[in-house]
Amino acid sequence: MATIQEVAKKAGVSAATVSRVLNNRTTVTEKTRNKVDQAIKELNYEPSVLGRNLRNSESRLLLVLIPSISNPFYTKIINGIEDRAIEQGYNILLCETDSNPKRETIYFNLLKNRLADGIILMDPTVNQESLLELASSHPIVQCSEFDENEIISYVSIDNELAAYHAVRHLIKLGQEKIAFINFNENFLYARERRRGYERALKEFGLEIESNWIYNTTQLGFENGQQAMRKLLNQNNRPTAVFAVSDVLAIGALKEIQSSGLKVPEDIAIIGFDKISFSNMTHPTLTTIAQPMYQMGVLSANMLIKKIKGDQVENMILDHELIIREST
Amino acid sequence: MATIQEVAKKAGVSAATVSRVLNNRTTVTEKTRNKVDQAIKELNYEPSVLGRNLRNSESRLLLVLIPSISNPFYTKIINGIEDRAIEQGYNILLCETDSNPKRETIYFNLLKNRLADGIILMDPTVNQESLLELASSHPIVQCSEFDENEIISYVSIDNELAAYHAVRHLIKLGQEKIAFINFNENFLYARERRRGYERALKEFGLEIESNWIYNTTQLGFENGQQAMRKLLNQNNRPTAVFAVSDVLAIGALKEIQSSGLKVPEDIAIIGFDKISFSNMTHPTLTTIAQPMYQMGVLSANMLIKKIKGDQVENMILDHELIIREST
DNA sequence: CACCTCCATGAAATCGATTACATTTATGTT
DNA sequence: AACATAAATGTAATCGATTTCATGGAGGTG
Repeated sequence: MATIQEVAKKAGVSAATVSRVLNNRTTVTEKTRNKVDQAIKELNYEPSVLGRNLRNSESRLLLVLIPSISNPFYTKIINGIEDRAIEQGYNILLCETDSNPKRETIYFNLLKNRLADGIILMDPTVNQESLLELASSHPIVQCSEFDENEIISYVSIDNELAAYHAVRHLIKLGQEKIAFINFNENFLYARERRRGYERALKEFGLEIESNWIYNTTQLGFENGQQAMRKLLNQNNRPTAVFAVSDVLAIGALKEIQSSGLKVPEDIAIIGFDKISFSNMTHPTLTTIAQPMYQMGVLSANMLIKKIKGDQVENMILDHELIIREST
Repeated sequence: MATIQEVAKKAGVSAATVSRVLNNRTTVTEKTRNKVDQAIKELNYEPSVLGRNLRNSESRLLLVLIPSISNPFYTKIINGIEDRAIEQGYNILLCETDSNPKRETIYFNLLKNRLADGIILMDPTVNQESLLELASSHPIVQCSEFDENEIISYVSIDNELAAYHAVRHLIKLGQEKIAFINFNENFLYARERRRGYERALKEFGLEIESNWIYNTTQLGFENGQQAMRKLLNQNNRPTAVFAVSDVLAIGALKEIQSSGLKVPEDIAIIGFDKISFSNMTHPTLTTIAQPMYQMGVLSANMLIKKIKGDQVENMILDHELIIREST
């Protein structure tokens, strides 16, 4: 890798002039500019982000923290973030945290160290304290998950209302025995959706049956299968299931079919997220759609604004009930 | 963010001594070390990766370049890479290239600029020339995809043989009209698997029917559906399908069922990759399993060795035929 | 032609850390 | 006590780029 010094030497100018050419400063003669451009080409020179940042503290890199890349829910959000970021001259780096505080800290430090200009966080933070400290001095935006005391800017949906709509849909179809497959309640969305589930039941005068609520520890298909197996083994079986994620819903669907029951005739299912696979199952899955791509775009927008020092406002986007064959 | 100078001042020592404490040099008194540690804690100091790298050219960061995060094939590989990298004190950053040369260049430059110590590449490189140049001076390992003239180290499987096994499996079940849904042949694996498909047909005396070979432009479920629709609309319909990816196979499966046909009775299907979804379909999907996690682990191993200057050898891993309900 | 202004360019400081080398301090030996 | 030696610490150069300030030269004006 050539350095700015070598380019300067080759072009017969000083490093300062090369830097001016690189940054399109106006005060460079056409002639000098050409000499420098020539030298840059010949040496195949690329400026070092390291040297540049050290001086300027700007890297034009954004970090996107997600708990797990295997969850298809995040892919569209990330597409939205990427499209917008690239449009604005930023690049993104994906960081999988596995919801592990140590990994999270490492990525937080990359921001502190100015290796990145900002973070979009989709993890329910494990270390609340260090997050708040970081957010007080660095640009951070939360997407989907957020801090309930609203210190950090966020883009999300109304999870409680969305869950309420999902369950109301089942109730209006005549369902009265509705189970709920939820995920780890460390996630804000899990807590909120549970509230929505309970609110709908109460509002329509249905009992909340704790045996019908099952929290999985992970978000794999197998976890949905396991949950459903537990529900099917009960004496008083539910006749409908609301799963907090399509992945869990699809696992549940598979389990129901394996046990010889029919969906939606014997048991109706509704999922959440509208992942692309939810349209490939047989029957296709009724679900709640989040505007994932848009959430990504808006998060990126918000973060870039913050980096530039502008004020931003939190956003709650609309969801949509997608009725398909499973209910 | 505190700097090393401020810590030094607070502790009443020089920056050099602080640096020695940070890097566990032996030549520091217990007493001084304590003073420094104390100062570090009080100021909440974290060393800047920027300053450090500029001097040392070491960041302990690895870049992983993938074409698209939405392809579940990559998730397990990435898990393998991550586990091994973390074990060795490295962190990884995921870069989605979208197979876009510009994006690729940006990430290549991060390596040139020493923001990262090495790259694991899973994209069929768009800009061959710049890749080879980069590889001549920086640690790069290719995983799954690789350069056929073997200049760059790689970890992969024998795609031709795997495809041959898949098709042979169908033939042995009595199938004679076998279609092939392939992906963009920019990908080496697509070219190799096609060769395997053709070799199997020839070997068992079956004609290669060009109407039965369909190349998709993307790797979504919809693309599998489209391809299958085309195949079903022909006068001389195939009775079996080999899809180069489970995602395409699942799309094809859905399309067959929508048209009222039965799998495997009317049309048998075999996929490739053994993604977790492939066990959730009805019927479950016969497929070829790649040792994805292990590929990740070995790639990470190989890259770290390269970074340390060790010699490495290319690796071809074994695949496995997973027979399930769809054949 | 003398003087002033303005523009292009260079010299040197700077960012935050590491490290070779120099210097000081402590320890041991006779 | 005097000296040799080893250990601890400080000084200053360094990495690669940017930027402030200084400088030299071109061009304009009276």
